[in-house]
Formats: sequence, C-alpha cells, structure tokens
Amino acid sequence: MHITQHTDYALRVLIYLASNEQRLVTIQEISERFEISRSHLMKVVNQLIRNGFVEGLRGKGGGLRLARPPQQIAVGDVVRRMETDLALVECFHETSRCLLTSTCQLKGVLGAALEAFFASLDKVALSEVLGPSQRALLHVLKRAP
Amino acid sequence: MHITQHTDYALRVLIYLASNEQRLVTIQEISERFEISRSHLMKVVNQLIRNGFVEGLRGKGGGLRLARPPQQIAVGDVVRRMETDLALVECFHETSRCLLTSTCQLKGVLGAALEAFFASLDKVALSEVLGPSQRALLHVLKRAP
DNA sequence: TAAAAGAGTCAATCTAAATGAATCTTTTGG
DNA sequence: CCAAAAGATTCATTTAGATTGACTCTTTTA
Repeated sequence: MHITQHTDYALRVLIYLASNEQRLVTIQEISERFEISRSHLMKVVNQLIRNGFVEGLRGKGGGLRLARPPQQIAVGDVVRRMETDLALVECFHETSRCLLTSTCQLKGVLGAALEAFFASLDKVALSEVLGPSQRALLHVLKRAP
Repeated sequence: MHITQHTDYALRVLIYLASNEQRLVTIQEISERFEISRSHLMKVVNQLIRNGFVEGLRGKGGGLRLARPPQQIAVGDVVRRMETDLALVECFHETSRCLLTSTCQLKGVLGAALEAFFASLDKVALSEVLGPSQRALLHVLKRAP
C-alpha cells in the first residue's frame, strides 16, 4: 500500500510554500532544495495549481504561492486530489472479472476503510504538519503588519 | 493507492473457503474457479497458511480449510499481514532523504490515517463479507448436526 | 509406493510510476 | 518592444515492483 511519490512531492511543495508564505518561490528553487528534477516537479506543481492549492505567476519575477492560507488546506484534500487511482482492488472497477463481485461485500468494506483514511487526514490542516520552528515563523508573520 | 493483487487474491481465497467450510478445497480447484495460475495462487495460499488463517493438509485427499471460523477472522488482519510494504511515503523509511523529515509531522499524520483505515477493516469479520446466499449457507451449515 | 497435494526456487514479463529532454507560452522589467 | 524569466506541455525513456509461470522439491496417505 503506497501513496505515489507524486503526492509525496506535492505535500512537500505545499509545506515549503507554507513555510515561505511571505514571498514567491520558484519551481527552480524547490527542485534544488529537494533535489528533484525540475521537469518532474513541474508536473506536480501543475496539478497543484489546477486543483486550486497553489497560484502560479508566470513571467519575470514570477513564482508560486499558496492559493489559500495553510490553515484552510486539508491534507486529506491534497492526497485525494493528487492520487489519480483510488481503486484499492480490482472489484472497484466496472470491468472487474472477479466472479465474486456481484455477491461479496468487500468493495463496500474497503470503500468504508478508505473513507476512514481520508476522514482522518481531513482533520489535519497544512499548517499543522509544519515543524515547530516553521509554525513559529508562521505565527510571527501573522502578527507582523 | 492500491492494495496488491496478492492481498486481493488472499481475500478471495478466504471467502471461497468460508463458503465451503464443510469440506477440503484444493488449490487446483480455486485456481480454476478464479482463473488464476496455480503456482501464483500457491504463493498466496502459502502466506495465508504461514499467517495462521488457513490450514493446508498435504497428500492424497488433502486440501485447504480455514484455520478458524470466519467469524473470528478480521478482514483488517488479513490485509495487514498480506501487504508487505505499508510504508505510505518515503519518510516512513529510516533511509528517507527528504530534508523535511526531521521537522515535519506528515509521517505521524499519515500513520494515524493508516491506523484509521485498518481500524475500519478490523471491525469486519470474514463471515460478514460473504454474499447473502453464501452467508445463508453458512447459517444452515452451523445448524446441521 | 505411486499419486495427490502443497512448498520452494528462479527467471521472465508486464505495468505503472518516475524521469528527463526538448519545445512551447506567458509575462514583465528595462 | 523584446529578451529573459518563469511556468506549461509533449514525448520518449528508464526503472522498480508486481505479476506470472515453468520446474523441481517434499510430504502424506490411500
């Protein structure tokens, strides 16, 4: 059971942006910091923008910033939107060829468990997964004029 | 996010065995019923036996049967023991090279979500995922002498 | 004691994720 | 206005892990 690195990177990007809320951050910078290839990271960021978590400003002097304050970004939401395939097992698909599909209750049971998984993640905001020092920084920034 | 087919098959095997509690079932039979290669299925069954869910009786006239009544087999337990790698993201590993690992709270948050996932599955017994007709059969069998 | 049944090993295959090169498009500072 | 900075898109390659199946044991009992 895994979450794709794509989603993993997305969370890292958001955490990084949250820790640098006061300025624009370029993909270049993030890719260097995390040692991830620029073009790969680009795709991750793209998806974050398309899903409304991040704002991307093009052109000279452009960069990235959170589209909403980190208190309003639920971790569960991010994972849900970044993971493209949430079909835990074959019988989640219409095309399932398992001969039990029609009668067995597994699909519902696993579906409920998946919901519990996301419900747990939904309770946590991006601002809460930052390290103590980063959170302190956030706090200071909020109090600044 | 996926569960391996290995685990998927394991659940199918258990369901099949639960629906045929009154007799021994051979791997051969299951592999034909589910159209899975015999040697592949063998590995799945092996793991089920090693984990104490199934009893395998060798030799002529042998076969498989549940090691415990299906009411005492939790779906969560099966998934937990069949899935070999439950490290959701890189930072679950000791060797994580993510520079956030030390400070960020993601690991704990995702870990808690995973627990919620399994807690949900633990509430369900194998006997509860059988189809209505199969469950009815179980019921009848229990009442028989 | 031979046949049935499970156990184990090994290598091939297949798939989806991950990667990265190359080429767009947009924007703005000078 | 236009060159440079920055994000957007496309495409092909690589890689890791899951899946598969052939082949060879070992155990057991009719």
